[in-house]
Amino acid sequence: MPDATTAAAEDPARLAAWLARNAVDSLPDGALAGRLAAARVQGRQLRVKLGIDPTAPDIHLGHAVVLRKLSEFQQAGHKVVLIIGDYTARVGDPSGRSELRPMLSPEQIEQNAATFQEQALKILDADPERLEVRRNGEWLDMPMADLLGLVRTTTAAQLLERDDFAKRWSANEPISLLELLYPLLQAYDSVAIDADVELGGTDQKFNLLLGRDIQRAYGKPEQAILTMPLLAGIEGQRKMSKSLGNQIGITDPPQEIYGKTMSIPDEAIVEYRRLLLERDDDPLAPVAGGSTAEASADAEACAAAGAGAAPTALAGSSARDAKRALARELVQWLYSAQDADAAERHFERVFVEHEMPEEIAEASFARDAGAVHLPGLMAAAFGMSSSQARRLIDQGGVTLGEASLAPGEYDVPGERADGQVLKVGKRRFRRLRAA
RNA sequence: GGCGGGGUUCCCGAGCGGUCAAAGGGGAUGCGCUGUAAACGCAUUGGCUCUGCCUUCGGAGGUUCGAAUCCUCCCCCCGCCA
Repeated sequence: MPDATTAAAEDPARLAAWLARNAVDSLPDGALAGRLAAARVQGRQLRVKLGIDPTAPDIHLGHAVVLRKLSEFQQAGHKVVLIIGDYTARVGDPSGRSELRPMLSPEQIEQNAATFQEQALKILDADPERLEVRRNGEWLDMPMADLLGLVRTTTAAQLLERDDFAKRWSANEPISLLELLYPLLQAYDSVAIDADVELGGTDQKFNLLLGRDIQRAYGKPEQAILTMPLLAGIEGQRKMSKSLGNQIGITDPPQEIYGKTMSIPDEAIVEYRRLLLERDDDPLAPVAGGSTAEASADAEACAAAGAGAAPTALAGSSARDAKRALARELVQWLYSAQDADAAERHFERVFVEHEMPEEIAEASFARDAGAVHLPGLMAAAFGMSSSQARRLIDQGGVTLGEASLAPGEYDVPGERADGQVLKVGKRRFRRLRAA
């Protein structure tokens, strides 16, 4: 991969093609190559912009897709300008959603901004030559006169063209002025930092393009834009997002990353590999020759059924392996090979062999109380309500030691509980200790 | 400003004086199956000191033995008119 960069760097058109290889849009046609060529002639770096609003405290793999792309620009010698949208976070971008975001407190935003920046450095090169981090509060906290100047560049009709606005408009759903303002503010960021290129997810296409219009209105060169596919969340349906609760955080513990990856639908494997690991091949596609040896019992059954059925069965057995390899590589990428090994061992042990994990957190109970009241303990240990805990027990989802608890078995004698492992559902464990 | 339609449990959405913690669907969770996949089946899905009690149906009052359901005022959303 690094070779591709160096080789392509000689030729702006090739470099542009390489940078855009897994993007959805590179607009306008030839703009990226043009910018790369100009930068080369002028002997300067391109300023490549990404704005992230710190509305949630953590960066997940969905962000990582775009961050990886940014780092490619860094590798090619250009400068990434990461904009922490501390000010736009107060507005809330409605992109792709149909309702207003809740307003965040300045303190919350500040805190999120700090962790965002820190986590982004897990993927980006922190070298000041290659990275500039800015807060858009620096320039968006502008006088009314300036805001009016910005607002006059654009008409309501232009803004209402944006897909999600258009939908809501025709469905008679409310659109806040604040939301309409958002694209303008984001666009102004491009003016403020003199962006040559701006990246974003496909849901950002409108905003990115508007950046060009606003730059033009301010007499600045227009940025090229690059949109990246949206990574699906772990349920494989909707885009990965913290508010949908379907995310894999880049600072999730290795076991979590491994486990969550194993729960994605098979269909998502290819996309995850492509966007996160730079693998363009499809591990599930039937390969000419070679892989037949791996197919064991299943393949025999299918051989009888005819050639047409074979790929399905092959996929059945190899999908699991492909997913394991993916999970492994993700952990290795974000942590280390050792952590990947450990995560895999843990997964093997807990979910395949149904053994206890090697390390289990403890939960203590009062020795002198006589009996342990499990609902209360579970509520404290796992952040659930004691009613939920009771339901889980009633449904046979809770195991103490070897035996699963019977419905209504909420209180257990201290001596039976002490030292035993309480297993709640498939993956929550606590070793009970009298104290 | 006027007229009309709305605000229900995580989401959508029924309910329109008691049998309502509130149909149905989605999502989520647990169990079975299994590859922590998909599909499928069953169950659960406000809280608690849990055979009962408490709190919920935009907010505050009121009528009633009894209200998500009726009345009054207020807040918010949508449409039409201005």
